[in-house]
Amino acid sequence: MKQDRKQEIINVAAQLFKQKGYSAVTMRDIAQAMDIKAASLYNHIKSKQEILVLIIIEIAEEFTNTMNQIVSSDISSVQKIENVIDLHITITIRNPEALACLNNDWMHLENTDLNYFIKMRSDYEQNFRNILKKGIHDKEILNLNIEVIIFSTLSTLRTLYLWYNKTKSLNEKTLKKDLSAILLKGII
Amino acid sequence: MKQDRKQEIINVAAQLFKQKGYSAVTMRDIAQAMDIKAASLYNHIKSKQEILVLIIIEIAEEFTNTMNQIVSSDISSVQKIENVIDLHITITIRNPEALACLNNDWMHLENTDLNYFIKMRSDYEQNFRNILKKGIHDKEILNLNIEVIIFSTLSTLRTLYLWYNKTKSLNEKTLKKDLSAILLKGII
DNA sequence: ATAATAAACTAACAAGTGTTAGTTGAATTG
DNA sequence: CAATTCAACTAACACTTGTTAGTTTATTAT
Repeated sequence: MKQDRKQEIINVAAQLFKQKGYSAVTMRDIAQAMDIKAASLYNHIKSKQEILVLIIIEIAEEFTNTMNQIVSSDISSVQKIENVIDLHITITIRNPEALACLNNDWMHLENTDLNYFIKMRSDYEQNFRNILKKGIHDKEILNLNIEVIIFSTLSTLRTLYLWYNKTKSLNEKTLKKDLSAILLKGII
Repeated sequence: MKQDRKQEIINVAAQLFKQKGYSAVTMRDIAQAMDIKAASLYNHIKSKQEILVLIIIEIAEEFTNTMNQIVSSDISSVQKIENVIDLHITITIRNPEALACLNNDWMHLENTDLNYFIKMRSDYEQNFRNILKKGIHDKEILNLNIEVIIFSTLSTLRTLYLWYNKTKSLNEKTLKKDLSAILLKGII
């Protein structure tokens, strides 16, 4: 099936992009990893750029959609934050390569794809900010500088792909519990 | 002075590397940003690779040296962690471009430089791990999964360069206080 | 069996890459 | 003033880049 081969290209590319970054990976690198010639890739994909778009945008939309569900759900602010933590862990474990790519190579998207991504990312952060604001207002969350909270929490969640292999001894459920505990209640 | 011009190249390059990554920045890009031709850069530097080495290794050594001082100082484990947080914030504020480069482009170092960097990084993490171990043993720190603590704390500190501009309203002292509080005591 | 399609191939392209050689004018030093 | 050094330049190199064109081979559908 044509679609299978295309997905295979995307998976191989994502793995290479994770290792060296989009710009340092050549079409010949991707081809070699699949034991074919670079030109053959073009039977399945339109361009190198298309590979990047397919890796990043799908994941970004999944974050966006799930965040929208969380925001509009009828639960406490702390529970919403726990759901956001869940979301990052789940997606990262399922596809760490795509996460690496999204984090490191989004700036190599072009034109409308780049704008679309940036819009999704800033909306995502705004939604998280609003959750925290309500949580602080309702005294569920400590009244600390809100940007520092967003920054410290999201950087941990966004770079989980770097660490997931090292903490693999933990299963997904334990990681969610322990990471939630640390992010919410600290370490002392 | 020759050294000034060399440093200027390094600074301009670091800024471009931060934006697009080492591989996506060409010698012509760097030259253009300085209003000279690419060939002229070679009056001052040996190669593109040398620029990368100079940006990364100096900062890495500063982290290594200061961490060694912290480890061997006669203070509590929590105070040591606070000093590590201080270290990251201080260096990031002084040179966010180099920090971005160190975080994103270290894998493009070559041969002995790459090995040297990897060694310093793993020693650094081991030192941090040992601080936490003693802290847990002395009941200063909660007995949580140690790898998750290392991961969540270091990812926040290492990606501070991404956020520093947005939290610029905060001065350095306040950032240190608030970030320490969040990392140590959580947000609820 | 024949025709059509899928997916690989070879060969080549135009543009861009890091880098070197040799040159030139300005600034500095004796 | 003469000699030297500095730091820019032009021109070019060998190689790599993403991509296209045209072809071949194996599989699938009629």
